[in-house]
Amino acid sequence: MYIVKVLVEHPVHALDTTFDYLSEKSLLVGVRVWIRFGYQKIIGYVENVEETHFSKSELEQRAGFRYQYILDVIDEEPLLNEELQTLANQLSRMTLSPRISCLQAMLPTQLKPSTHQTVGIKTQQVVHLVEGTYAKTIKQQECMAFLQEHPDIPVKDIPYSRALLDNLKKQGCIEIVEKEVYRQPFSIEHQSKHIQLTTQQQKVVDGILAHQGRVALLHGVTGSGKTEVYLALAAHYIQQNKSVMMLVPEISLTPMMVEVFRQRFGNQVAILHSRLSQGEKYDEYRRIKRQEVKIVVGARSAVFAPLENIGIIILDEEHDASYKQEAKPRYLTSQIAKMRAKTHHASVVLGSATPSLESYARALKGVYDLYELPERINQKPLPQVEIVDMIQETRQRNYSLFSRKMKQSIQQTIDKGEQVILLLNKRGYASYVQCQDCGEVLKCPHCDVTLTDHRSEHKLKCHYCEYMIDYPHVCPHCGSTHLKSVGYGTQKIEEEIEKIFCGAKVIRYDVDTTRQKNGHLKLLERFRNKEANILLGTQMIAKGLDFEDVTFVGVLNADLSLNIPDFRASERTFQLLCQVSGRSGRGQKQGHVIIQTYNPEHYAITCAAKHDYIAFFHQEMQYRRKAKYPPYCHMVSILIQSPHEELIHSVAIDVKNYLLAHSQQTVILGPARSAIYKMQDIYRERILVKFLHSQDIYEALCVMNDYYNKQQKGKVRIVCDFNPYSQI
DNA sequence: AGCACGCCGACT
DNA sequence: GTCGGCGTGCTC
Repeated sequence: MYIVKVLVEHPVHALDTTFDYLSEKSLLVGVRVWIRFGYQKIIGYVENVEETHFSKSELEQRAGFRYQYILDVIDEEPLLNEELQTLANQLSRMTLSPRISCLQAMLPTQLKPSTHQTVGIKTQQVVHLVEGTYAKTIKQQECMAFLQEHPDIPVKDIPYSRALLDNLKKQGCIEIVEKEVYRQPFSIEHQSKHIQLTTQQQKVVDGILAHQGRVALLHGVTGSGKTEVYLALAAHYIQQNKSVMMLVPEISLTPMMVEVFRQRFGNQVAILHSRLSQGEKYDEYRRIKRQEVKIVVGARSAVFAPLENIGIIILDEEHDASYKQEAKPRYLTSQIAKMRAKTHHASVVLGSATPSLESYARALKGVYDLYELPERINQKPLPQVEIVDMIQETRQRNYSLFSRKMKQSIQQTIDKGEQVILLLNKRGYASYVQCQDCGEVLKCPHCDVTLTDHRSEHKLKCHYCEYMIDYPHVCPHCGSTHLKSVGYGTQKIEEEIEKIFCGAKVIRYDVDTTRQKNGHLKLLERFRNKEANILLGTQMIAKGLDFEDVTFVGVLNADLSLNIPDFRASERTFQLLCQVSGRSGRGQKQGHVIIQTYNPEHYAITCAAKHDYIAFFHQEMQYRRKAKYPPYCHMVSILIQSPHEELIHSVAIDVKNYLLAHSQQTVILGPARSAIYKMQDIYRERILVKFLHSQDIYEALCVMNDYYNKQQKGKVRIVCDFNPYSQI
């Protein structure tokens, strides 16, 4: 008899303990099992197995509760190897998340310890030849010869009749077997052409290879050929029979990297990202697990890929916010990458044109090795950037969204037959509905946000919960019929642009138009085919797009991201502007950029216009030092949530007082109402803690987390977020 | 989480 | 009388 300690599938803090079950036979740690849990039949994850010589009733007497037996074992093999099991536990501790939620985050949907499974292994019939047998007829011999030349061909693809095959099978010449197939998410055209590196690139590669086990920060301007460096590094480790992890942000928006690695390394590459179907993800995961691939290219969660013998982990665009997971467990991918690299004695490469302040500061301090690629690979100059002061425009009575310069440049570009990319920062484009008589703005009854006008569906929607209503005919407050949509929607601008500019054809690229599967790729393809000459979009267009004929990029409002109350606002703005500028002039022709702003003197904008990362870095570091923000300290955000408004503030103060009394050398800000105070009928306040050493605050946070999330369940809950990236 | 139990007000 | 709202407690 064995006592099996099991984690249940519900990722809540209250259930973050193991439950004991009995099993007649021994089990491996890390397999999934079916169990009875109260009144439900659910999946559990085995965390420990211990043999016992006591009987069930003896055990029950000692324990004081009734045991249940394991109902069924799901996996033959543990899902995670020892390294990843240990990592799951560390992850749980460092993010204060339930262990099961860590396991779920690390595994593809199909293998998660959770009851909803849909896709499984896909098989197809293939023919195997039997040795030492002879075909009777000419037709049969022909067929056998064909099969010999095409081993493992699926039955349905054989150009001979079913009857012929049946006869061959009866004679024992062939046998038909079920073979697992992998869904092939991309077509492979393997071409392993040798890449010629520039001297500078070669220097970087040599340097990184010479310092195995270190973290390298690769700072290279857009177009400096970081990708070639990654490929060369990958090729080196593959040759050494080690595996390679290539991480990219939001892979679906940057299909380029996938393509490049596929082309270079063929089916040695597995792709993991959110836009794959569940079945495809599952297949790719199994290929990695069985060590059929040497390289994994993927987004954030791919950092948990079950690769063995890792030689190098590369994070491209390391500053990108999508490397931070904003759900439990709230981890930062680079941190996990460094942990895995340590166990594998692997190197880490962080690459970016605009490194995060934290990383660059660490590089200057010598914690990371710094490599620079300051020049574009073909010596092409960076695009020319102009700043337009919108205050001046308003003074001269131009109230349009477009400055005169912007209008002129767009028109000129169109006239030359070239293409334009226009960036409209996200927050500006949501439009809300207001009553023209009483001023009432329609809001979500469950969240502190205005409802957004989705004109095409004649609905108003809340972006934070499921709430949706038909477009109202009358104002719910005064009954007036004068309701009006306010704010610039991308749709509205789209219409306006086609009116203002002659010959303008716009493709709108935002969450609404790219929602369907491969919607974004279709739109980009249309743009590439010149079906439109203006691509209008939100920040999504800033990343990785490469269109030869785009010679002009316009930023309609650079300030929106600057005015967000977040200490990273300047950094984000700078990164966004640099990125979007880089979309201009990628082909032969010189690129041109105009940035419209109400803060033309702001260093985030002036430095971006000059493509001067170093100047921006030093200015921003001064601000961070004065205001004591990372990298001069670490931060943790504590969100206090409760459906009871009367409770929340006093509890938040209690939390703060406890932290004040039980931590050293910390600065505690708040509690303050969160940017969206009520969300889905839950009130939210936030405390920010700045600290230097995590041991000064960690214990106290554990206590608070346990108390509110386990003991005091229901009334008030808290969420701790180390390295917070969003303040919503 | 998901379910039962138990305690209160409303209503055929 | 009893139907059903939700607050509380438990699951090996």
